[in-house]
Amino acid sequence: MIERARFAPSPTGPLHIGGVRTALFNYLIAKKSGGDFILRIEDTDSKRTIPGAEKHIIDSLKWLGLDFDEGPINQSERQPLYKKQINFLIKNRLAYYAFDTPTELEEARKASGGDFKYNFKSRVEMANSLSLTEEETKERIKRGGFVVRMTVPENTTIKVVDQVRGNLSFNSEELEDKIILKSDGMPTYHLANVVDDHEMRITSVIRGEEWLSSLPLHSLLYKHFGWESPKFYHLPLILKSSGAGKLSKRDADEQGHPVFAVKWEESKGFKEAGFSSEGLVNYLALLGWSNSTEKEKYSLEELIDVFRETEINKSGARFDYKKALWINHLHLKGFTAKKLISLSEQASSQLNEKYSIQQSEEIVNLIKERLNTTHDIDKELSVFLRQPKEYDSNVIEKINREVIYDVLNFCKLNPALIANPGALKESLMAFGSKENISFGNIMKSLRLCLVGNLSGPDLFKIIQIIGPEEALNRIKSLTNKI
RNA sequence: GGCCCGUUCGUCUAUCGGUUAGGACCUCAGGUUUUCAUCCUGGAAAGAGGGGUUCGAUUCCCCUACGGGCUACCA
Repeated sequence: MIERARFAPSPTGPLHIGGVRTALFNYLIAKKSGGDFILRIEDTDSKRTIPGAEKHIIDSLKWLGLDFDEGPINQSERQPLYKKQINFLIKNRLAYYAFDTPTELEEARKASGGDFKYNFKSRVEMANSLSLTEEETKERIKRGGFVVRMTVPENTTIKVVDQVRGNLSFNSEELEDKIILKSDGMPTYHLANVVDDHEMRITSVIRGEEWLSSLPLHSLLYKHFGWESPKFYHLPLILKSSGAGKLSKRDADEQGHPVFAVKWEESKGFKEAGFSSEGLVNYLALLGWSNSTEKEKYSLEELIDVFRETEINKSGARFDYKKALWINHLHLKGFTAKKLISLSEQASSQLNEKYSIQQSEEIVNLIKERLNTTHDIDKELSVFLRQPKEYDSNVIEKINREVIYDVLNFCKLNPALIANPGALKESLMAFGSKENISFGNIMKSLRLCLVGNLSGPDLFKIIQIIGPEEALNRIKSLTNKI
C-alpha cells in the first residue's frame, strides 16, 4: 500500500528532537511504501504561534534530509474548509453551539470538585444549543462569542486501534464534548487534524504518544463524518537522560546537550554541536525502533529499506548523549575526506592555503577515526597547520626537561635526518640507547614538541606532511623555550 | 484523583513458551600502538513483586508496585 504520511507540528516553538523523531518515522513509512511525505503546519492558535518557528521547522527538516513532497500547508489558511465541516456536524446534531463563558466553566469545575466533564450528563445544564430554545440559540449566536462542541454519545465503548499498541477501548463517559471551534473562529486541533487528514488523503497518522488519549475523540469524529479512519501510530516518548519525564530544553541544558536539530536563537542545535545529520537521524531512529539484527549504523536510505512499522517500540526511551556521540563517530569515520573537509568550519580554507587537494585529503584520512564531532576536525587538523601554541606542562615534568632538551638538541644538530623518517627513527633509537633514554620518552619528547601534547596520529607521518623545515622550526622553538 | 499506555543489564534494546537471556553505549581488565584515539580480546551487569495457565514461563492472563501520558476556547 502506498502511504501518505504527514508531519504536523505546531509552530509554538522551535522543533525539538522529539518532533524530529516523529518527522523521521513519518518520512520512513511514507518513503518505504513509495508514497509522499507532507508537511502541515498546525497554526490554529495565533496567540501561541512564535515568529520564526515555522522556518526553524523547515530548516531542521532540510538539514536532516527529510524532504517533504507537499507543503508546508498552513491550517490557518483553511478556515472555510473547517467551517463547512462543522456546519455539517451541527446540522446532524453531532456538534452544537455552546455559550458558556470561561468563568462559568471555571465555576462548574470548582463546584464539582475538579472532575467536571462537559458531556451528555452536564450539557443539559449548560448554555448550549441543545439545552436552549431555538430562539434563544439564534439570539446568542447573533451576539457572538460562542464555541462549537462535538457531541460525544453516552455510555458507549469506543474501540480504537493503534498500530503500535493494538486494540484499545475507552468508555465515552470518560470523554468530554470537546470544543472543536473556538470563539475566535479557529478550529481546535481535534477538528482541524481530522478534517485535514481526511482531506489530504493521509493513510497513516504517526504522532507522539501524548495524543493517544485523544484518539477516541478523533475516532469519533471520523465516525461522525462517515469517513474511513487512517491507521494510527503513537510513538513512545523520548525521556530525559536522567530523572523523570519527557525530554525538555531545560533538561538538555542541564545535561549539556542540544535538543534542537539546528540552532534556535542562542541555543546550539546538534548541527552546531558537531553532529552530522546522518548521525542524528541514525541515533533517533534507534530511539523508538529496533530490529533483531545487530547492525546499528544506518544511513537514511538504509533505514527506508529496513524499517518496519511492526518494529516500533512501545515504551519511552531515555536520551543518551554518549551513545548519540558514538553513532555520530561511526558516521564521521565513514565519510570521505572531501565530505569531512566540507563539514568543518576552518579546515577547507586553512588546508587550502598550505596543501594541495590531494595532500589535504591524505591528512584528513589520517584523523578520520579520531572524530566524535565535526569540531574535532579542526582540533585534529591544527597540528598540520600551525606550531603548538602551548605545551602540556604535566608532560614536560613527567618526561623531564633535560631529557626533552637533549632529544630535541640531537634532532636540531642533525637536520638532515628529519627529512628521512626511516633514518630518523634508527638514529633516535641509537641515540636513546647511548644516552640511556627510553625510546618511548624520545618519541614523547618529539611529539610534545611538534604537537604540544601527547595525542595525534603517527608522528613520522606528521613530520612527513608538515615537512622537515617546519619540523625543525618547531624543534628550535621548543629548545629555546625549555 | 480519574482515564489510558508502559515495565529485560546503569542506558538503548534482542528474544514471537523450552536460550549458558544475545548485542550496543557506559564501565573495568588486558592486548595492539612511539603517545592519545581508533581497533582487538575478555570481565562485571537484567527479566519490578505476587498469583495463576502450562510438563515448562522473560514470553500468555490477573493483581500490586513503579514509570509515563492525558485530564484547556494549547497543540
